[in-house]
Amino acid sequence: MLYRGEGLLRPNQPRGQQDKVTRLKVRPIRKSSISDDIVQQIITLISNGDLKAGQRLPSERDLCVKFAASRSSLREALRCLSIMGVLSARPGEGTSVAMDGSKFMETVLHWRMSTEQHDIEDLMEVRMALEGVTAASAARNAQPADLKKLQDLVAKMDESIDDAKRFAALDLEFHLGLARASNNKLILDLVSVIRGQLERGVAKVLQLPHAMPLSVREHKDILQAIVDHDSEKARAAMQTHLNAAVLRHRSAVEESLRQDA
Amino acid sequence: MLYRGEGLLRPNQPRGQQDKVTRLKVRPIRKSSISDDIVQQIITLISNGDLKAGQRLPSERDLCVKFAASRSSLREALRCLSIMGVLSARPGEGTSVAMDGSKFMETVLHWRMSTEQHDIEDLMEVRMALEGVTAASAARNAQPADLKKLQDLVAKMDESIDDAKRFAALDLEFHLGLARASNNKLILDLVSVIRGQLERGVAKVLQLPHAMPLSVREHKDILQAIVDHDSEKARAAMQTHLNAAVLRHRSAVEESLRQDA
DNA sequence: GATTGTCATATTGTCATACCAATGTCAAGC
DNA sequence: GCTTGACATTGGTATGACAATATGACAATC
Repeated sequence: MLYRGEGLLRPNQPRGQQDKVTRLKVRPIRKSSISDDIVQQIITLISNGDLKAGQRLPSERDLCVKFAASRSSLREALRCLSIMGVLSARPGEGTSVAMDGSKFMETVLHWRMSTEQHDIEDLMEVRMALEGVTAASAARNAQPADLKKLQDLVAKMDESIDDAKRFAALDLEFHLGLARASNNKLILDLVSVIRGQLERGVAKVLQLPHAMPLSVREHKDILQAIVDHDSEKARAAMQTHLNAAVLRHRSAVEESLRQDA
Repeated sequence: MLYRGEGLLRPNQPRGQQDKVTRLKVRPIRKSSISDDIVQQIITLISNGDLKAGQRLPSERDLCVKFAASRSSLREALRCLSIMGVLSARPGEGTSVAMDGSKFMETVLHWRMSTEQHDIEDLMEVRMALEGVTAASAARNAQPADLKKLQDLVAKMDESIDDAKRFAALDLEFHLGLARASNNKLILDLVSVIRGQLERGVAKVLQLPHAMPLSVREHKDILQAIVDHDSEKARAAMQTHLNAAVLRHRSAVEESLRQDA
């Protein structure tokens, strides 16, 4: 990637020559860096099963020899994989393939949402789509033990309408519980990360009068639909709940704007 | 991350001492690595808007001074961000914030799929949820120009039922077009990335007899609902389409199993 | 006058080396 | 037996050097 495609075509060149060059259809030179290459190789090894979760890699000094690269370049690759949560490294202990791949997705979505400004309403829209699925799925598959746990959570929420922090924690547990029950790890990843991004807003919304009692009511509706094994009703109840949450969020924003003015 | 919390409590220590230590309530030392820290800082800078897309960063030597870190540590951070596609670095030119954030999600999901086996059906479930939203949204908001484009695409698909590769490209454009029209960047990200992961499978499925004609039929149904501005029907048609695609995929898998046997 | 070659300079990419810090091992000592 | 401490191994950090690449200025060439 040392030359850019655009480099061949200067915008101020006369039209005729530009077309000539365009017709040549040369492909830009791309030279991947060593660390890039090492990263790809390691990913491939994991993908092939040559490296399994928890397995230890050779020491950095040994890997230098195997890859025929300097320790700097090798480390840039390993550090990248460590930071992203694919590998896990400790002094004295060595480097190994991370056991929990979800940390990776977490990091990634966190970055993505940080570097790209995603609207809160965008996030909520995705939540509505995904959690509609989790609620419906729970209504179809929930076992008595699952139902008991959800009922406990809602009961505790009912007791916590004077403790916003505790309420938020219970609310989170409720939604993640449903996502977990969906048996779809990608959904669980996405829901938990999006929820993490919304965390600050949640606390603010709960400050609104009646927010928590209303929220309890909505959660009870979702739960009832799940108990009744009515998946369509569960989906609808979840979407009603999240929709109401969006509206509450708007009110909270307006409220804080009024206070600023 | 040089100390682990567990390090204070050895599992083979006698019970009494364990309790003593537990009562001490010391907080575990957490020392994040320098490169980790730098990465976080840069992400935050981008998040805050202090660093905008395309903007150049100071040179590595300058950054060393600002961060008060060695070039090794700094480079490990920059390299990580480069490999992930957040930054873009060239010798002689410098390092800048990447213009195209989508490369990032691409890399990431590629890794994720490589290191963790995600069920194709999990991906399709998420697609159904998200693309249900995009179809409904398109039915509500599509302008005449958008409709024309979608109609063109479906028409071309109809002409390409003997060219699986072209067909797949048109199909992709159709779905991404809807996602783009949803005006929800997160949905666009997720849909395009998931679709990218499914790409191989798509080609295989289209080899099945009648797969492409059926697919055209389903796309026409979606399009018709959008033209009619019937969002519920559009959502249903999209889900029917993706559901059918899942079933076709299963057939394709069974087919290839039969051939192996 | 336009193209081409050359050089100085700034920058990232790579390498080698040294030292620090955390951990595991194991023998010595109580 | 348990602790203690020396030692080796390993990842983490720092530094200096050189190579490879991009850019602009300027001379050389046609």
